[in-house]
Amino acid sequence: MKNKQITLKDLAAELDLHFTTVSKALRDHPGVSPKTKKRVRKLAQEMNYFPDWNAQNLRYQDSTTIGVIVPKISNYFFASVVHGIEEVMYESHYTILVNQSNESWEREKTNLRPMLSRRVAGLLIAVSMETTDTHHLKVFEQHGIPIVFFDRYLNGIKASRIYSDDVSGAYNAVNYLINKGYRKIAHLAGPQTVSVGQDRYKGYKKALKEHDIPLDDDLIWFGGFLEEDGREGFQYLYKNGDLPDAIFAANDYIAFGVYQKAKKHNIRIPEDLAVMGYGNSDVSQMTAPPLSTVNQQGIEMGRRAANLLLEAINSEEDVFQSKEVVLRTDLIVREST
Amino acid sequence: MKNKQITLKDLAAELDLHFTTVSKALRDHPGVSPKTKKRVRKLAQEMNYFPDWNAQNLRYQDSTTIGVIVPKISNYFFASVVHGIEEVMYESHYTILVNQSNESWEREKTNLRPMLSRRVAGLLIAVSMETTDTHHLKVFEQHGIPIVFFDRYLNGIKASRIYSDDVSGAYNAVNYLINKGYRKIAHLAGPQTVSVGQDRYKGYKKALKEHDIPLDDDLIWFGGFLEEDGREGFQYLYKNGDLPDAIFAANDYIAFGVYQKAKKHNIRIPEDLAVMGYGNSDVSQMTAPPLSTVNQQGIEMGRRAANLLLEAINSEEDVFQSKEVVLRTDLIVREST
DNA sequence: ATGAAAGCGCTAACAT
DNA sequence: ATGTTAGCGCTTTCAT
Repeated sequence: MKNKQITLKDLAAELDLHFTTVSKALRDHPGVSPKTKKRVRKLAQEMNYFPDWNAQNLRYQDSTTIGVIVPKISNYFFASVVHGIEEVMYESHYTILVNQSNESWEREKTNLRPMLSRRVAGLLIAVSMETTDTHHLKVFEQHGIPIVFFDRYLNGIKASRIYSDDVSGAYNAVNYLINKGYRKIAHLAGPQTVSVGQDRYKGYKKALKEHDIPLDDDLIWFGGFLEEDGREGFQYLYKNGDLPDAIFAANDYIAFGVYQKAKKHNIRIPEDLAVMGYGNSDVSQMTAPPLSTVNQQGIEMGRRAANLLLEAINSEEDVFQSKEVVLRTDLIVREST
Repeated sequence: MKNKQITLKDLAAELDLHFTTVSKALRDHPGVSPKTKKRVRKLAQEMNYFPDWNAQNLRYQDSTTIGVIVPKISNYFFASVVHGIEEVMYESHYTILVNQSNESWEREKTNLRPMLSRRVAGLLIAVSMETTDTHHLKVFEQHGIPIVFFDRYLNGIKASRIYSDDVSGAYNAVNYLINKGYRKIAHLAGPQTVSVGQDRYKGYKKALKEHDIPLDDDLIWFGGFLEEDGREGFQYLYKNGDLPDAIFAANDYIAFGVYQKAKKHNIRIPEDLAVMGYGNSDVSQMTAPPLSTVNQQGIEMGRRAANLLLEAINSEEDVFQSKEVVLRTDLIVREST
């Protein structure tokens, strides 16, 4: 399909003016007569003229585009974060490029290319599960393009980061279980390659330790963040002989997988088995029984991540002062525990 | 923060070459010696050179950016569609700009501006609830930029569209209820300004009519698409005196609102009240009881919408042949009916 | 008040 | 094999 764009010259030809005069008129330059300005603006409106941002950017050398990379946009939490990001960036007249890494390092890396080429002013990224180092992100540092990590972060690069206090979130969750009388508490842990996986595991261990409950490796299962991981994890614990009193799942999806299997095996929640999730996905209050979980503020995280990035972009300093924001989590007790 | 970009000239200076030679070397032009090519590529790698896409685009006059507008990205269905879009566009080396309209016409309109300025090659849009005409979209037609409507569509503009067959989806759902013996079936309808709201209402009416069940206006409530609409709708029916046998909600979120209220009033689902949702959100299988609903293929819709757009973009025709794709829906019977 | 010229980074046609 | 020139659309500085 042919794409015919309207340029300053088109307007100028129509009005018998030089195109630079048209440019000035449109940007309300002093040295243009009010009458001309009016004529120009009228025609621009009529012909639906929009300045070519590519050309403008080429001139100005300043970008109003920012890149966003999430593992998976259809994940409720990440969708919420993007929601928050979009909101703030919209207000600030930035446009966002969105890509998914699909939890693949390869793809994450590939996604950076068009962003770099488009000269994004900054990058907001929740790294993939496979990403363990910051090698591919060094380019940004080198080119002076600020990065903000959200949810999951990496060390080894100067970048702001925002994440939930998952250690204490997990700690509170497990602590609650212990205080409720559960003793044999299993953990279906997320991947230990990402900070959130590690931190939730840490919180779990911390709570047990504080109550002098010995760590039992048989009660810990490492997997991914999906429902099927929950099903597998359950299966692992189930085959192990006797089920635990309670399961602390590294996220809600895992917990839902446990729900499915429990139902199949006629195990009642919470009577036979308590289940604690993590994330407070919009689903969690609707489940049978409603899932106890830890609330993470997705939209809020997005908003604040966006603001962190804007701060960095607008910073006058040559060496960017990276910040760290830790969001509080809230334990949400429902009927599964 | 200062953003220092590396250009062809930087490379050229370093190598004592003319910058055009560097350009040729990088794009593997025949008339450059292999040795030079090697030197150039090596340095480009080292200095992390990325061609400025703004400049390239200015030259080529062809864009590889497409715009996507959804009402709300944190809505599961729309997030899924975006997921599908991103997948296809990634394969085709397109980059996507994502914006939310927040169901506001004003904001939808405002979002178009940067997209137009960035010379997007096409637009994928699910219009806001407030959007009733295509006035603001005419610019695209005028500039030869193809549009594809997904989920919700508008008439009055030449554009491809893809949506679920909601009339028959709703029809099947209500038909099922009737065959199950329910007779007093209420409908918590979505906004009648959007096609999906209309079509689901149509399907409802059609099913009743076919079974000679008279339409009872007291059983129909018009609201939005949110949980709170479900709560309000329930309240309306509840106050109306006697509850219906069944409720057909225009989407799952509305159904969840009904769940909440029903629980509060100790009304059992489905014994006292059957509930049918729409959308098969990831939540719906987890609820208590699992929600009967109509499956819409979000990711698939995104994929196909993206392909429709690519087709239009790559079409040789001057006048674009718009297409219409209707996606089949599937009734998913769970335990709420 | 308006126009001309230069230049942003890049590519392609045309010299050398 | 390498360099020169022009031009994509735009803005800004400097003439007229």
